[in-house]
Amino acid sequence: LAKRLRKAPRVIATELAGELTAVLRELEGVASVEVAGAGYLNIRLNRAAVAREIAQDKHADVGGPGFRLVEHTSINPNKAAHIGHLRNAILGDTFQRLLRPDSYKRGYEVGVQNYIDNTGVQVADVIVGLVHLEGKTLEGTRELLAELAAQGQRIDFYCWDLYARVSQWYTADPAEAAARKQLRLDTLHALETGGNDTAEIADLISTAVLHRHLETMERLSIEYDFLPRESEILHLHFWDAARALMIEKGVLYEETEGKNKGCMVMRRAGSEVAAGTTDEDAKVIVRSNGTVTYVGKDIAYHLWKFGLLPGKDFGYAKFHEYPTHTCWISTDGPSDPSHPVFGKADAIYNVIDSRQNDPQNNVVQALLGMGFTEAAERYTHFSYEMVALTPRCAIELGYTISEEDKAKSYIEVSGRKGFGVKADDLLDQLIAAAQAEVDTRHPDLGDEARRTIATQIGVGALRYFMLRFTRNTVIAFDFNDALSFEGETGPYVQYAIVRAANIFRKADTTAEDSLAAVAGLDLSSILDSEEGTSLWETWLLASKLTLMIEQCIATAEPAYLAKYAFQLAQQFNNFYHRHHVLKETDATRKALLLATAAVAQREMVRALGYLGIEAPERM
RNA sequence: GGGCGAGUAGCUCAAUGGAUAGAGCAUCAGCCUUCUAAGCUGACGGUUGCAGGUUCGAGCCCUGCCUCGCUCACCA
Repeated sequence: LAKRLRKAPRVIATELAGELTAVLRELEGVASVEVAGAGYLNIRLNRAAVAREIAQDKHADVGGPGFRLVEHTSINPNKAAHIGHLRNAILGDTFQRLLRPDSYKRGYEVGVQNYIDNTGVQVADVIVGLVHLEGKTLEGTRELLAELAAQGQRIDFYCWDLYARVSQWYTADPAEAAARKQLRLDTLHALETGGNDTAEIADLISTAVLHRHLETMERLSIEYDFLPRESEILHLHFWDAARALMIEKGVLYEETEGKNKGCMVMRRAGSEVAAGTTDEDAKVIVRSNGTVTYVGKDIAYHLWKFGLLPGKDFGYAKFHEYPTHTCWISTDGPSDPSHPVFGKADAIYNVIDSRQNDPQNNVVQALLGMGFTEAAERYTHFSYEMVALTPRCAIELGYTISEEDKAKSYIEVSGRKGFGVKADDLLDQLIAAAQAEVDTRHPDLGDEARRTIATQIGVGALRYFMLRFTRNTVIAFDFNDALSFEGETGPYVQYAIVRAANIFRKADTTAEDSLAAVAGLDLSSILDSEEGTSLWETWLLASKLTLMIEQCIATAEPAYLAKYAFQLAQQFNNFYHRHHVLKETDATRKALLLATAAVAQREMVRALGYLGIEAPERM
């Protein structure tokens, strides 16, 4: 009705406003409704009545049935995770927290997967470096891994450097370039075929690096349910089933003429081909040498995700234990019969950066072409822009950059040049900065307690930083911004929560008791007054968390929740400054102030929980 | 050249077609004997890239133009 009111011509709008006013007046908690102009109604609520409901936590249900699947993009298990991976993992993890039924009665069943691209060129490059630059055999690789572990060195950091080194090595000597590129192709081929020393070395390395990735992400409270590997998609012949299905449905056909002669191709969306000519614009799915492209593998994988790939499933093995659940990995060996069901999703969110918009569209196109329109509709590319470095940040890190790059607002990171910021290094810096602050503020606390707080603050700063930007904003990374604990940051919200906790401790009460006390009080005289309006605004804002979550899910945009958490903290700090709770002498007034702090704190803690950020005991 | 995205305060970013375009940072001026200042208050800062159009109303929608980024392989 409100929408119609806005769109309607004036004469009708007046009638609609009357209609809407009548409806609103019937609602519980609505004190008065007045027409305030075209498209506006002034609604006054019965503040005391609504506040009681909020205190009793009668928030709306969100969500519904269904199995959602959030997939994080492939992190190639060939080197350390960097800030780009952090944005991906934090966005995906936060979104799946919103979908899960943890705090709300009706949530979604969610499975979080992380695709492991363990047969691609990136892994191949590291293996080339290991074998041809470092002279490692299979046995030598085992020794290397043992040696690094004994010295407390990290394999993913080792590979970070090696990968940059081998990338330069390919082209360093023009006379050798062709031979070295061939070496790379041979290695890639050996990985795809499997059953040889090269593939075994790659498996050792990528498994070791994968364990490190899970550890890095676990530092940020990010967990996975299943790790499907590309090697299994190949070895279990997912593609054969997909290929048969695509041919049957008529989306895949053999090209007999033109530049794609001898390939199996798929028509692109919107391309029109005149009769009797070849589709030069078609997407190649199977190369003329018979091997399948990435897009083909991706289509097969997504058919499996939706449970549309007949007769094919992964083998499953336990890979990593979290405190509350197991992370499984795919295997082409014997499958552990105790594995949960993965795939068969009703809806999919693919958390992949915006550079993959085109490839993602190919998958949707294939689904549509095969008549799986419902699957195509419930396939969401949760797209986000990359994390780049500011030129100043690049210089700080010791990289030499061109004059042209210096003029830009940001520079894309490059693993091939070893140009970027490692996730663990950044987190270490954040925690160290927080630790220094906590040490000076709380010398009385024990080492363990201070370390815990510093970690919570560091993680809070990092997760909030990655979430405060909307998805289609390129993050120009800068240490000054990321290391800040003031202003619009995670620690700002954490600090507001700690302040509230301090009130309850000093007042010798709890937030729960403060909220329960509201039931027996007459709050209307204070809340309805001019003076009570600022208090009321805190209550109103605090009651909007579920609305925010619904909006975040509908738009697939976690940034709104981050913004909300900050605004609520701002509102609370305002309240904190304006009303000195402990000095209040009037009993009713003090009870209301305590309850206001309690309701704000409750919702701030919840909001941060959804953002994957903990509230420290002290700060 | 095609596709996608962006252009808003000195900087980094917000803003369902709706009321006076908001935050943070930076700068300047204040506030710690207080529920710890990781905080609060105030000031400064805007022709929302340009030009038209639609609308009662446009940062947002439409058309054209300018600038920047990403992308467009039988790579992955």
